[in-house]
Formats: sequence, structure tokens, C-alpha cells
Amino acid sequence: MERLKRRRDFLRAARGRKWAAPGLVLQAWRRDDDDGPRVGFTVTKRIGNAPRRNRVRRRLREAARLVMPECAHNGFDYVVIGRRDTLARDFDGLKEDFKLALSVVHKPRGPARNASSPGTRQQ
RNA sequence: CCAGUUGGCCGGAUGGCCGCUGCCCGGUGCCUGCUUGCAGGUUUCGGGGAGAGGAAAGUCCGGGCUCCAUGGAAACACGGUGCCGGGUAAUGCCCGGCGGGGGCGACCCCAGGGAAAGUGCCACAGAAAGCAAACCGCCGGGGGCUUUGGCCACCGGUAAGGGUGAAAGGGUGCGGUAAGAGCGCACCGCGAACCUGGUGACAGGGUCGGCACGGUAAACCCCACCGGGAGCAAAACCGAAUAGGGGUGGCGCGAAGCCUUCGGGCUUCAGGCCGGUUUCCAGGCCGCCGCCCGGGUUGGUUGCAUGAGGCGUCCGGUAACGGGCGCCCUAGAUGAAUGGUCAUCGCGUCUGCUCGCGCAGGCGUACAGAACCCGGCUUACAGGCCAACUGGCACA
RNA sequence: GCGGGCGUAGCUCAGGGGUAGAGCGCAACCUUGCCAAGGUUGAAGUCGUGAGUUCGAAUCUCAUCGCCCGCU
Repeated sequence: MERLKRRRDFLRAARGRKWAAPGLVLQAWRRDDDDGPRVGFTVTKRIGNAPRRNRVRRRLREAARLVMPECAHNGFDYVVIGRRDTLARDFDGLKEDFKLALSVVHKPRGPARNASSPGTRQQ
């Protein structure tokens, strides 16, 4: 699975569809081609100090490795954003969050503006 | 056994399943080169082995390394350090000592040079805050008043007593005196030169002086010593791409020679520029200075892990540390690997049962993530281990 | 990686060794038929935290915590 490394790729994904789950936030951007899916991770300083951010990123990376081969679509760039609750979330729940977020994000168009509003149910 | 001091050490373990990043070996596909079966690069598969810390942190000091073309000398400025001796590549670090302070003690703490080089400040209170003075007092003198106890002002002598303050011009005692005073004496403190011990900081000793010299330098300052700047996103190479810039203002465009397509170019001298400033020497660069505008690259390799390295042992040294010998090689990422998950156990603590050994259950298991590399310092940290020493209690 | 700045009343800031201040805001009262404005009075502070220097520290020094900014 190819990783996103450029800042502009992250900024472009942020303009795409979003879904906030208890353990993570997913952003997706439909590219023009149909090459394999790509994924990037964002864990900000607000999450905690360096070891805590490392653990969050590693759990998200592992979840992506297990979930994406069957659920991700070609031609998409995904950005997974860590949350404070990512560490507390149990791993099976984290994988379910990921699957649900993928399915929501894949839905074509929908009511465009409130695409991210279901995420507010957490807090 | 309880309480404590100092120094050192550890920083969970095992297994199953699935993964990540380098390295080595073997196979496989592709590309390139030619010496035509080898070499190099790369894809993928299998096997082996390695993979965060005591602080990796804060970035507070000291270095290595690289660049600023480069080195030296002096002065000034700026910054830092500040008892003595030693250790070290070096330090503001470490060790040992000296002096001062704290603790019954083991032991701990101290930015600890200079206040007779100069300047500043010492609020309030107080008579007076740095130069000696005198508010209430105390004592003497002559005078006035008087209820014969004294009272009043004046002129002197004093600084013992009172009060203020953080601090009032040595302290305590005795003598002395009208009252007092280093006025005299003893002890303590202070100062000076001397002697002795020590490498030294300093300590000890007697002698003399007869008190003069308040505090503050983490106020300015003086003295001594140290310091060029930037930082691995340094820097070098390969590849790609673009450019070898343009505009504008000021100053300059000097001399000689040569060439010329008459725009100018080249050489030498003069001149200018180059470290925080100035000067000098050596050296380098070529219009100089200020402002504005524009273009390209955000790939790879090296740097990049053998180092003031670690461990063991012997020797020297009180120690920090140094030396000899032997063994070992121990992370190398770059949107950034070193993991995810499950199970069992360990450790600590609480509750219940139990005489107890134990059993069951709950909770907790820290601080924190390498980014060029070392030496220190500081800060954070669940829980635990070891050694030496101190005080107390009990027993022999 | 390198460097700089700021933490003082609810908010914005003064004060740079000697009793912590200003403006806005808040409360009470006066004024008015009522409100606003105005006036008077008042409350409100571990001066980010901890050590040190000093007789005395918001102020000077050191350490530490948090926030902000710049350069590469």
C-alpha cells in the first residue's frame, strides 16, 4: 500500500469527504486515475507527547493494513487522523470504525454539505 | 528491629498469530555493461541474525566534524567565568582540600576575587544612615526663681543608659571619673609586619597597634582568565531543470600600454571590498554601496556510526582519572522502522477467608521515543535491588 | 537545528529594589417618572512555580512550567 508523503496530497484529501468515528477520522479524495489506493496518517501534537503519538499512529497503521485490502477502493487517497480516544478504543472496535468510515466515504455524492455531520454524535 | 545519610544498579518476563526497517546467504524475473558467464542495479520468495533511553527529553555548558578563501599580532567593544590544588580533548563539569553555615551524628549546603580606585543606593522610623554628630538623658559651672524638695533657661563636658531601625563608629568584665570614654588592664574580635607549617587557599604562634576601616559588586564598576561566526536542513558528489540575471538611485569610471567590428575588451599600477570595530603583516576578490523585481530545484548517494567506544583484569593514584593486557562490534529511520493483538506469569497495593503457610477477587505497573556524534549539567520517573556508614531500642 | 519575547485584578496593560496601580468591566448608592449617560463609594491579586542574593524581591540571579514569534 503506497503512502502519502506530500503536503499537497494531505491538503487535497482534506477537501474530500469526511467521516468521524469514535476511534478515528477518515478523509477521502477520488483521484482521476484508477491506480491502487493510497493512505496517509495525521497525528497532531494535541494528541499527546511523542510516545503517545507513536502508539496512535502504529495502531492506525495496523488497522489500515488489516482492513484496507478488502474494503478500500482503487483511485482513492485516504487520510486517517488520530484522536485522543484512539488509544482507549479496543482494537476490534477500531477496525469496525475504519470499515464503517470507508463505506460512508465511498458513497457517491449524497447531501454534500452534511457529509461530516454524523461525526458529531461522539461528543 | 526502627529511623536516617551517602554511593551504585535495575527500569518487567515468556509464548502464539500477523507485520515493519537495515544487514548477510540462497533462488527467481527484468535492465545495463562487456572479457559470453560474470559484474552491477532492481523486483519478488525463502532462511539466518539485529533493531530506542537512563534520561533518547530540556538545549544550559564543553568539544569533534563541515563550511564561511585563510592565518597571525595588538587594542577596544561585547559575552561568560570567579577560594586553592589536581583531572580532562575541553568546560561553567568532576575529584581532593581550605574558609563559612546547618545537623546529636553519618553527612549536607555555599556565584566563595576586590568595598583604603571611583560613583550610586540604604525607603519608613529615628536626633543622626556615613561624616561624624547629639533628641531624651547623665555630670560640672556661674545666674534667676523657690513652698528648701527642687525648677528654669544659659555655657561647657560626655556618649554609659533610653528609644528607632536590618544596620547607630568594636564586645564582656574590672579599674577609673564630676559624669563618662580603649582613658588603663584582662579575654575575645579587628588590623599590621614577623616567625613556623603547607605547592597553595589557609592554619598556628607570640609581638605591636589602641579601634581607624557599616552594608550592598546576583548596583555601575575594577582586576584576572576564557571566547571568531554559523550549524549535518553543515557540506560534497551524481542526475534533472533553469539561469549565468533585470530595473533603479548615489558614488566612481584615474594613469600607461596593447587590440578593436569603435560598442568596448585585455594587462599593470592606483583604487575599492573581504572577521563585531580599528590598526599592521601575509593573502584573496574586482566596479562599489542601497532598494526593488524575476527564474530553477524540493530526487539519489556520501556525510552516517570504530568511537576522547564498551566489558573484564592488573598496576599507579586518597580520589577524579591515567597506563598495560585480553575480549567484543552493539539501531540507522527520513510524512520518519524498532510494532499490533491475544494469553500466561511476575511485582506492588487493597479487600475477604485463614492461627499461619497460603487462596480468591479488584486496582495499579512509571517518566518517556534515537534523527551527525561524543563529554557533562538540569529536569521527569511506578516499583525494586545492593553496599558502606550514622542515631535509637532490645538481646548476648 | 538555531535564536528572541511574554506570563501582574474578569479583560487590556503600567510599574525595573521600599505600602501593588490605571482604563474597561462588576457591585452598592446618588441623580431620573423610568432607562442610558454622569457622580460617589466599594470588592476583587499565591505578581506562572520553586530556590537564592538583599534588612527588604512583582522588580536582580538561577532553575522550571506554559504560551507566542522569527530564521534555516
